[in-house]
Amino acid sequence: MLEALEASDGFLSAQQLHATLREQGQRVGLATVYNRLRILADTHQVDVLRTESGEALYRRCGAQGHHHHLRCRRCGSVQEVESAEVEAWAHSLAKKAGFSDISHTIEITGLCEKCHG
Amino acid sequence: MLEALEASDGFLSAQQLHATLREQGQRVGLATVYNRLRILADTHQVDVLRTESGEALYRRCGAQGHHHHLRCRRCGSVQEVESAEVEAWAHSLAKKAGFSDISHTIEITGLCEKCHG
DNA sequence: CAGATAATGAGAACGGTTACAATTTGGTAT
DNA sequence: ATACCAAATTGTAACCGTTCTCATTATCTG
Repeated sequence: MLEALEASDGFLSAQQLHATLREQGQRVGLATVYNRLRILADTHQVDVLRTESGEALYRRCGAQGHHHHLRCRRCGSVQEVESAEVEAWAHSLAKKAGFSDISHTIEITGLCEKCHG
Repeated sequence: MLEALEASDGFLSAQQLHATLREQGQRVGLATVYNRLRILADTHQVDVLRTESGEALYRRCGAQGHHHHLRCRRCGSVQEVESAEVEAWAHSLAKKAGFSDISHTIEITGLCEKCHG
């Protein structure tokens, strides 16, 4: 299952992943896909993000640590993104406001070169 | 309805808002709340974000332009946040990657001073 | 091989959201 | 006032992604 996620260059929904596995001939139930994805997400082996419509998308990321994504709204292709400055900014800002247990998410979206037009 | 949203200092779900309006004695249908919220969101009169569980939360923001939020995971209280540097970073990064029609979201979450402990 | 344990998966249930059709509301012309 | 029309509103049913249930199947262990 992780292989199928890695094979895809973008984020997949649980149902897309299920369909993909089925097409490959694997007899796997949708419930199992959801269960395993949840475990993988809980253990930070895959990244999760939410579509505008509320759907959950999953991806096996190359980068191990904390990072963010630049994603094409049309084709779904994804690049990983990092910036120590921005990390520091987010953290110090929250700290100044008295927050603890700080985390953050950053999503940059747009139309990639291929999809533009 | 906008008043009810403004009265709340944090984000409200559509259903919470509906309940609030009902408690105030207004006879309003859930469908209407959803409809009007959608219109308000489409016209950028309210901000929308998605819970981890996929639920949509709405807020009438003080700041008019583009901005982000620092939010307490426990009590839901929200502060508005801006940073020209981060805006520029996100935009130039996407542009360098060949992206157009660029947008981004940043959410910083944690436990606020009151809720910490 | 037997028995216990965990993983699996088809289908039901669930919760937030949207679509639909009927009703109400508000305005305008008669 | 009254009749008429268009837009807004509303309860309910449908929808869709996700989670739960629990019978079945696979995997360990001795």
